Amino acid sequence: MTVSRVVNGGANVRETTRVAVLAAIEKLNYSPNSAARSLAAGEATQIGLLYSNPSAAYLSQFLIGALAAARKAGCHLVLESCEGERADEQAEATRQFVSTSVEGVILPPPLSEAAPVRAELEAAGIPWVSVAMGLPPARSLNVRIDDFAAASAMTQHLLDLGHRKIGFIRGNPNQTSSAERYRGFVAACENAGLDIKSMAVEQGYFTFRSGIVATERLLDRDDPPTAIFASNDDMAAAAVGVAHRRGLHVPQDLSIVGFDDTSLATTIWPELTTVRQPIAAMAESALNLLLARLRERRGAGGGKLEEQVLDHEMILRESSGPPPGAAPAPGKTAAKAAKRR
Amino acid sequence: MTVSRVVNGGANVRETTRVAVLAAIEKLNYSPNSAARSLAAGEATQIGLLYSNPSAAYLSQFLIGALAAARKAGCHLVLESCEGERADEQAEATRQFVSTSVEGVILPPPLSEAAPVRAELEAAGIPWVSVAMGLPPARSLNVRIDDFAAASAMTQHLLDLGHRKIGFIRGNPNQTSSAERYRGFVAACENAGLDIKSMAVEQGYFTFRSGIVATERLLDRDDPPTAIFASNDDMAAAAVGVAHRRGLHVPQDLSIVGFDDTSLATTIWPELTTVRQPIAAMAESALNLLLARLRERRGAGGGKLEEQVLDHEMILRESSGPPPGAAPAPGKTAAKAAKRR
DNA sequence: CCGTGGTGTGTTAGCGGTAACGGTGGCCCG
DNA sequence: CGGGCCACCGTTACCGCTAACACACCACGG
Repeated sequence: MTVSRVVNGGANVRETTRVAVLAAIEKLNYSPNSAARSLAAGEATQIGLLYSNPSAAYLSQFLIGALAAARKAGCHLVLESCEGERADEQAEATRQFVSTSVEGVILPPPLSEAAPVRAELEAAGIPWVSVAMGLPPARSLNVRIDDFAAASAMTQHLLDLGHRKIGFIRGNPNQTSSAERYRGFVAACENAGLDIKSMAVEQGYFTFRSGIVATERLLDRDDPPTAIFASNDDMAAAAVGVAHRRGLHVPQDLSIVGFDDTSLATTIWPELTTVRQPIAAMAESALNLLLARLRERRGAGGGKLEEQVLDHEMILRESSGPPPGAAPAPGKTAAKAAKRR
Repeated sequence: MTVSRVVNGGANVRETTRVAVLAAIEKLNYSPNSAARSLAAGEATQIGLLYSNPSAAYLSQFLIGALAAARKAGCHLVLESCEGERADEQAEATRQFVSTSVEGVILPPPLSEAAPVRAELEAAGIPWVSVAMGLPPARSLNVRIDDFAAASAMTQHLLDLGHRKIGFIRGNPNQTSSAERYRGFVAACENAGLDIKSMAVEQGYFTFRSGIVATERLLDRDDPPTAIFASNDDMAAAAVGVAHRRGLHVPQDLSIVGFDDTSLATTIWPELTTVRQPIAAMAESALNLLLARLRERRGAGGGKLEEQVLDHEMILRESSGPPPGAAPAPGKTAAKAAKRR
């Protein structure tokens, strides 16, 4: 029992015994049996994770983070895919969870905003945590980054390089993060005294395909932009492809930046300047938030942490540079500041 | 107890009681508590999964499969990444597992062939299962597809389309699957009465970058190939990129096919004709094989299944077509047979 | 008629932890 | 100086399941 108290950081253990126990643990190479623990404690053992077809890179990072947290907590992750866009498909996939008695559900994007899913969970009384929503509703469990600030910083980066005409490719309109990123872009432009009307904005849907179409439109304009800021890496990669097909060099003729820092960003050439989301950490946070809520529900009370905003990071790589005909050597020299990877 | 027997398919239960129990289970919406189960059965609870930087798409699929199997078996997956190529880094990462007392380890490629890892596990007496080796050593636990047959079939597809000069980009030479795929390519060519010397072969390393270099070399030849068979999708995607930069249309001017069917294959444009590996199923098989081995070790005896070869599948998409100047309408018409996705 | 050997089912004793409660001492207070 | 309170640690009784065994029952052969 005392060992249990030490391991779980329980109160009322003398310092001397505590170190003695820890020493013994070390010597015996003891590690607690998670099965026994969760059996005895009657804790949540099944946590659902409903995923839709996000980028594979996103999903793998997310799973890594969620798995690490799940193992620490001794609970199992139950995966369920929900590829469908239709409300009934989403509801059906969610019901799957309800029937297999998962005790809480994690919703990575884009499902974090899927109304049918949330309605179904609400009805079943199963708590959930949304991940990476741009603008989560109040009093909901959620983990995210500051999309507004991130998009704003990225725009500032392009402005600092000397770009004045920037093309922006928006994300899927039914995800609030799209709107937040756009808001960040607009704010940075206006902050620099530029009229948003002088910028080129096209609608995209976070897919590679939509990125192709949007980029074609941007480059077909009479006064094409010297830089393109796509709302995610897939669309940025598409933009690079289109640029190449048109014989434009990136970044000499056209700068292209993305968002998310998925593996696609470093797979293509040139590697993308982008914003990194700490995906694995977000997944861990999400699971912990959910477990805390479940504990609280079970009567333990405890802190009422509901929202967690993690830090993003600007990742400067080779796809962004000064606009053509800019001051110094027109090419690879400038803006090699910050973190290059 | 009788319930336990029914649930676990135990022997010596009368048929009438069996259905009665099942009915009760259904009515009560009962589901066994996996924590209690693994506690009582004293089964393996921690299975390691040592991954290196495979394509993110591969990893996510793999994790999905492994997780599903792990949950069914009631065991936890312990992830550990091992990005390093150096022997000591790999040994170190492996020792991490030994110290945290995982009971078995799953090795997806390319770590399935990493000698330091295997040596370390051997020394610690921890069983492991290799996934997707091309030519696994005898008496080792492994799950794979028939790389030889798959590569051979893909080559045949190109030959059937009319290609006579095919460029082949080999995979990383320290993975046996590279050699097997190459062997399959050679066999199909020779089988068609073509001299392998008339084909163009370049060395690649399964990376996008290496694919660019290899493709440049192939296309710089005096007599460039009309089709390129890359040993994985990343290199095929690179080939598509190079082709586009050179103003070549895929597949009208150049057919390009890959291997693996990772998400990259459908992300880029045109979508890649490739060979699908049932990644999730392979992960499931791997875990089950490992658990069977552990049970057997624990004295239960049982079947001695050691190797499992799963089916691959040819996926025909838009990146392959007849060579330029071929018989019918030079382009999209031919070879729309088989499964198009 | 009684062993003997199945076949089906119930009993017992854990698996390795933790909640809840029961003891100890020591300290302070009345 | 006795009682109350607290800090500290040990006991007990489970958590939900399964291995191992005990038991009833039947068929069969000698």
